[in-house]
Amino acid sequence: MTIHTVSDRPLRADAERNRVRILAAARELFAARGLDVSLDDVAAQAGVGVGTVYRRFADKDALIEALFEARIAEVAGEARKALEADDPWAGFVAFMSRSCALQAADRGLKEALTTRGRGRERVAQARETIAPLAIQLMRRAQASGQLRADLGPFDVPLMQLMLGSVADATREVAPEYFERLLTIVLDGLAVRREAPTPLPGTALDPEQFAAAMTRRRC
Amino acid sequence: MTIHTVSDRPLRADAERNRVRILAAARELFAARGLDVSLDDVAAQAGVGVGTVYRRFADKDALIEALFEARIAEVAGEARKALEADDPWAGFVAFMSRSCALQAADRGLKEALTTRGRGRERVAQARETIAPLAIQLMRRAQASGQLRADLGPFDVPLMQLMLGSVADATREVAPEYFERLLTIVLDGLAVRREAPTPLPGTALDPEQFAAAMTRRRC
DNA sequence: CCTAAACGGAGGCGAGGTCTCAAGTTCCAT
DNA sequence: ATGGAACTTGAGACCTCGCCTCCGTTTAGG
Repeated sequence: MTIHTVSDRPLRADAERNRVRILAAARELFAARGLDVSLDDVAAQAGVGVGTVYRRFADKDALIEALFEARIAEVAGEARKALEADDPWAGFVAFMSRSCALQAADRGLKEALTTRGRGRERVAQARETIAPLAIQLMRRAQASGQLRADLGPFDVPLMQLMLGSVADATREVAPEYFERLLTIVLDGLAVRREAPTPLPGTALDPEQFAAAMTRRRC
Repeated sequence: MTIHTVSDRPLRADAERNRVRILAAARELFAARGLDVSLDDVAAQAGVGVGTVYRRFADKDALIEALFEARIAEVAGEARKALEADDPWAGFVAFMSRSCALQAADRGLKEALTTRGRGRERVAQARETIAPLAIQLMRRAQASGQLRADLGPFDVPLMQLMLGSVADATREVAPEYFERLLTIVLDGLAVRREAPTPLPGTALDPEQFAAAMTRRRC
């Protein structure tokens, strides 16, 4: 039951090769099917026995943490980059857009960001570094008179939750669909605008719609 | 294993009393905790043995159908009522608002509307009567020049899914919160508007926010 | 070539649900 | 009042499904 965390001495060559395979398999499966995939599935995808997975990672949470801590830091990075934009509104829009895109591309990331339970500790902590940055982005855009002033700090994460759920439903069928609804939301957030911003992409066709609604689990 | 559907001859007095109790208990539990509550829980809440539940309803799906067919028809009713409004935009807004409110008040209804699997057949069918009505509402509001013209037919149900997920997260903590985000979305849908519509209600406070994010399951 | 390290995957375990059944109880038509 | 059909019960059979362990076997590499 000895788990070799980082600095324990280099792994044997085959062990290291398998560790990498496991991580890759987990990344792929979590992205496509969410954090609920079983470790048996991950092991199978990695071409390895379950036992091998448990030799490397104490339990499922440890594996999730190993994968998503960095991934969530990436979202935080997007926020910091957005704070450097010259135009506060453009920065805010960029952050909303990028963070939704990341969620649309990776179901596991979406779940790590919006639900508790799975992938505890470090991920939760990392996630909480995003909040202050998002709030700062919001305040800046409000101060410049471009973002509606009555928006509160906690409205932002809920908008992300909301758009994330659309991204979730349409990910497999039309991965960029969420941008349409994001455009609508942003138009609703702008203080002043003449005509509606044209919706990007195309609406779903009947089959895509049916597929999006059918494939949902939760 | 004989299941007495409607016209089988009146139930015995005690049996009828229990049937009503079961339905009431199921309604309450589904509304509060979603369609995943176990029938054991429903039976307990009804003050009845599980066996009694299975005497009345072939299986869980039958119970769900019995409850939600009517409930979904109610949503369709709101759509029809909205079609009679003089102002097309007002009608569209009313429908969006009412249907979100119903979803916010009843988690089971939200699940019946937005996911497949549980509560199959008749519910799915009933749901599909809503779509054409929603589309009609949309077309009418577009024709009057008040709703953005580039909205497609299937954008509407996805907006409902999206707002429903917020309603879901905040239901227990601030049941009317979703109206804020609905207001934003509607502002984004309007062709012309001067200032942003003031957001109704209040933003979440930190505890409410934490609770909303923590309690999520899916 | 020898040994510590790593591997595999059947299966133990527990949670959590659906549904059944045999034994006891209640209603109500006669 | 009474006989018997209808009804009730809830323990538990049974299933699914995921996490994780265990130990006989294989393998890297000094």
